[in-house]
Amino acid sequence: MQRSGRPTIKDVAKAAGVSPTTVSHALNGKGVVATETVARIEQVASDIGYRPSAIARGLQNSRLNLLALVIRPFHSLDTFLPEGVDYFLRLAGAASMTAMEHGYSLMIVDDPTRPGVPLSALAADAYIVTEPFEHDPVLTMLQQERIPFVTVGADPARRGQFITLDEGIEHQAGLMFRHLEAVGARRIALVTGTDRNDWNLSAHHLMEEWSDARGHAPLVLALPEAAGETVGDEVLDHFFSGDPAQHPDAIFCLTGRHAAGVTTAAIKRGIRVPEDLLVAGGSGAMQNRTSSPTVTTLDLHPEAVARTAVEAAVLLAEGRSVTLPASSVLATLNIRESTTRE
Amino acid sequence: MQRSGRPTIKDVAKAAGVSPTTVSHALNGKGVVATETVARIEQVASDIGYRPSAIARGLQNSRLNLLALVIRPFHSLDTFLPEGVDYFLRLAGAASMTAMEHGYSLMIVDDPTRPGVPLSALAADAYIVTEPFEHDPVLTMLQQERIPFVTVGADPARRGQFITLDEGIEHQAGLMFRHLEAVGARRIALVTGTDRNDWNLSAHHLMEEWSDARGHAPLVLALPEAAGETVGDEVLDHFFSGDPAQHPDAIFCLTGRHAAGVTTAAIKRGIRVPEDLLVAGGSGAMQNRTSSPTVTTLDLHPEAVARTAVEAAVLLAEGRSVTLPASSVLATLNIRESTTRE
DNA sequence: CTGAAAGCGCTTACAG
DNA sequence: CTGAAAGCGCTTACAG
Repeated sequence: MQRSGRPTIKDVAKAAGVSPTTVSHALNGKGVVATETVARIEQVASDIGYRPSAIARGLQNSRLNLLALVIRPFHSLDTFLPEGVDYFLRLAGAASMTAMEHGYSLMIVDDPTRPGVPLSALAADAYIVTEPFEHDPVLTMLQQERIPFVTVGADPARRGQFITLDEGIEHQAGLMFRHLEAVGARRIALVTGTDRNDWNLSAHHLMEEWSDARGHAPLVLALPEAAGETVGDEVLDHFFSGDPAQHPDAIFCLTGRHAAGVTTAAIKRGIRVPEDLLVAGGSGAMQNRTSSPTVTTLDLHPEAVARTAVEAAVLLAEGRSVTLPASSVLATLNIRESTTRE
Repeated sequence: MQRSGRPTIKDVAKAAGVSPTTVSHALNGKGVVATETVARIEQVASDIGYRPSAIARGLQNSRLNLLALVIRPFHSLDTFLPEGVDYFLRLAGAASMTAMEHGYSLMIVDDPTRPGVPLSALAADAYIVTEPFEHDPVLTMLQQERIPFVTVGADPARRGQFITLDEGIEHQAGLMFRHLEAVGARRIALVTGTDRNDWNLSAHHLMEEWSDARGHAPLVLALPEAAGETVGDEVLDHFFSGDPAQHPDAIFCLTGRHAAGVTTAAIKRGIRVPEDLLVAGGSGAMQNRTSSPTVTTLDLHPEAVARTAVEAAVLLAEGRSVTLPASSVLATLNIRESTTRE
């Protein structure tokens, strides 16, 4: 009923005095159609405002030219898009643009395994799932349904089983560890989030190796991502109680907002940053650029990640195979005041 | 070919020993089907992993349960999602969640009037267009194609012609003008963006009325949104040259990043904020919360705007009529250091 | 070079 | 209560 006024291919055929088949051929450049017939059909089509139905066309090959982006961490963040958490938003925006460039639209989909999700949420040609959890049910479902997908960050429990854009957390965190050591850190503490994703788990793992190699116990604390800046005191209480010989001289928080909170709390306690304590953040939050002192973070280049992931998803959607290089997008350091001593 | 393995309604019918019609009836609760037949069909369907095709279903009523969000200002911002510009991102995220709650997915679509856009970008059941430009071609096209849409902010040249969520810019800007006056401003200058949308144009208009009423010439400057913080010096040069009697004692920048730039530039020149000059921002950017001094901004409540807009779009998608109240979402003030004197 | 026919996976009158 | 038939708007062999 709805929009029933829209002209169909039949209307074009009638107006041009040809068959629907010929219209289809002409408009899609398939088959062989007389040049002037093509011209006439195109004229008529544009005159009556014909536009092919994406749905009808999609029914043929069950493809809609639609990609879906599933941002898993949204489920642990109390608000869908917490203020100042740039990473996922830059990712979503860039993904949407890249998709368009390739002739695809992009939907942002909440957890598609929830009962009662709209059918459309499962109608995408391919999915991009960022930071899946351990044994992520979304991946399991996608696999079962034979819907192609790319993962950004591995499912920690099923490493190597899916097509994954692995940002190389070892590289990323290692970059920061080395930087901290270079500016004088002897004992680095790590604050991760509590989501069981590759980012948190692998960084934790790397910290253990790092500490082992240096002959001391790893200093690690996991705190909810959603707590944001409020974790400052808890972090300091945790690391600065007990044996002073075990106190860290650098704290690396994977979550930018945690780093912001730690910096503020430290200063309030008279711990100078960076003189007494180095502080750094993982995925940078906006706060880290404007706080006083500004806080060193990693730049994970979400735009580049998005581009790579979307391009892989497009290939999958078109039934082609994809192999992603080990680390396609290398993180870089944004060195700021919180780790600059001189 | 693709995904050809997916079971169809025929497979269910065959396996359950009934006709496709009956399967359809049973699964959709239409018609009259024996209770036990329904049970059997449901069992079989879940056994073989049947899931109805959104596309095939969409072909019936040309509805996909898909909404599209068009964020117009993206075209004037140099990067798709400039850092710290929270407003549109919060809007997009909230819209996506609200859509899901109503059984819809949401795609983020770039300009759908560009040649060569994916067909899918035009396959949405209804559109939400935020901050349309004057004579916006997107609205013209949507109207021509008879695709239902809601506008967030009016098309300044076609006010009242479309279904619009009018946030009441008069109210919003007025709120800030009154606040500035209450804390001592005698002469308020306004910095708008250069996009010809309702937000910029109406605020300008309001400023003229406001100045008229007070018997002096309006101080207004329009600068590109995309310039961000870099506009600081230009703004100060502009307003603080010439007759000192005409210098403003408050500057209200509609764009939060402009306000951030003005604050920094003022302090660098030895103009104290807020003592000598009050500064405020329109749509708050993250920077304004963490800068020193922190900057007073409006909170436009994008989440609430998104909710209202999506709910209206859903009604339109379902062929129902909608009337939006004049101002559904009222802005509030976030008063911070830049306008706090005592 | 052009078109009749079948089919994509569903739904919806309608007949039994 | 159940199912055969037509149709949604297109595309794609295939025949002429």
